[in-house]
Amino acid sequence: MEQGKKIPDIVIKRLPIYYRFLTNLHQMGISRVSSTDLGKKMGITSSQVRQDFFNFGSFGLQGYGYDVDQLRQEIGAILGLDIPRSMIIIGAGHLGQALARHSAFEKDGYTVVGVFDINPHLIGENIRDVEIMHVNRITEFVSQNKVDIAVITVPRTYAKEVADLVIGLGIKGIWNFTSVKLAVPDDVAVENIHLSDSLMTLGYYMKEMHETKK
Amino acid sequence: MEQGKKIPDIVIKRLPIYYRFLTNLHQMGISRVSSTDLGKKMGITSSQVRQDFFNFGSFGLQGYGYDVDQLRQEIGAILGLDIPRSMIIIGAGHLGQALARHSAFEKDGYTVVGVFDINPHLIGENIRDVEIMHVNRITEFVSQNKVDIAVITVPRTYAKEVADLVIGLGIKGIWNFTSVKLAVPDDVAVENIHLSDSLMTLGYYMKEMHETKK
DNA sequence: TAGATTGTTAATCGATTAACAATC
DNA sequence: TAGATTGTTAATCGATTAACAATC
Repeated sequence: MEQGKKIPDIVIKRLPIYYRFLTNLHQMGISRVSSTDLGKKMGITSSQVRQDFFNFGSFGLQGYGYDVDQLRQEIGAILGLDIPRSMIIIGAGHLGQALARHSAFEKDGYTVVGVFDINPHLIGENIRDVEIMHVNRITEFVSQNKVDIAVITVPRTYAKEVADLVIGLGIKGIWNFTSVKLAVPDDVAVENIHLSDSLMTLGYYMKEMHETKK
Repeated sequence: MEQGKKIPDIVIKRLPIYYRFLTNLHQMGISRVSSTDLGKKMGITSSQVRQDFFNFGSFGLQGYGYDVDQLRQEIGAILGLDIPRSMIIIGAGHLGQALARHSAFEKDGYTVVGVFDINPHLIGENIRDVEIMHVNRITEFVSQNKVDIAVITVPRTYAKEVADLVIGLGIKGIWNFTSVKLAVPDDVAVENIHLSDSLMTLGYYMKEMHETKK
């Protein structure tokens, strides 16, 4: 165990992947796995698997490997999946609505508790149990409800404004779907989903493959 | 210029970010930028900016910096944005529909030309100009239309099946929104959007900040 | 010309891989 | 016990940063 040292971002990014593969194994009824097997499934070396876990402690048994369910729970705990998180979605456009309807996040402890927009046609509509409210009610809502995460799915021109608003209300987590780089204080975490970036990367590799092909 | 050498994935991932920031500068009417300024905006060092570009050639002018518009176009060309790409979306659930309606991809040259599902309630409906068709018409559609990219937004249980289908039809690019790791031949490019992974990462950093705070 | 900033090589830093003693 | 596989240190590899000559 190496406590105190800052764990590299790249290791953190792999934790959900481990969690995902362990969940699969668990669902397949497999109860035991070695770093070699897990690495093979994930396309990384067994060394990397063990080195990654080593950052957090020791979860295995020499000569045996890892108990799938136990390891899964350990990683879940590191990720904080045991802490329930409530989210508000700001921007009830197509993407915002799709996320609000995407029930899969709930099994990891993330629940949508509010959806906000400025479009009068949308306000009052319901998405699953949640009513779409006007953005000018966010302050009131956050003061009356526990809100951990703000999901920002507004057009890019409003992104900064919305981020500043929710930061001002004390929200410490932002899931940013706009292409804007948000400047946030040290105690606010931001995760970005840059759809266009991902698509452009795909385009690059397609072009590359085509050119490499003789 | 370093031709022949394989350019690191991490550099490729930064190209769309450069492109995005250069587009911003361009829209703000700024015509010239130095590696220092661009790096500061993006939160990286000027060395990294120059080193990244060095992989592809030389786009600047000593003592001056870079012409924003020219550099933007160069990077766009490296990314292949000048090549129009057509996409089909498989899985017209909330996420699939949201992506089909997300017109922003078009300005980068990516157009949705077909949407497929198996739900009879959806088939025949229109999303922008595109009709939702039954999945069993994909083969026919792909034989009659140029399709570059398959966007997979089906439930995870169908992911492999759909991927194999489109690969069999000769599609060389997959934009995968399922949490399944797809096994594809060498000449097929895959880009993943793992929403849950991103959310879990956010959760980790929120927890981390909370604990670090004294 | 003098000042600025690139392109490019070299140095440093950090992440991945290898190796192996510990031990189940 | 013998075999397997971890935890952990050391070696290697690759990416980032620093430095500076070239040159606009």
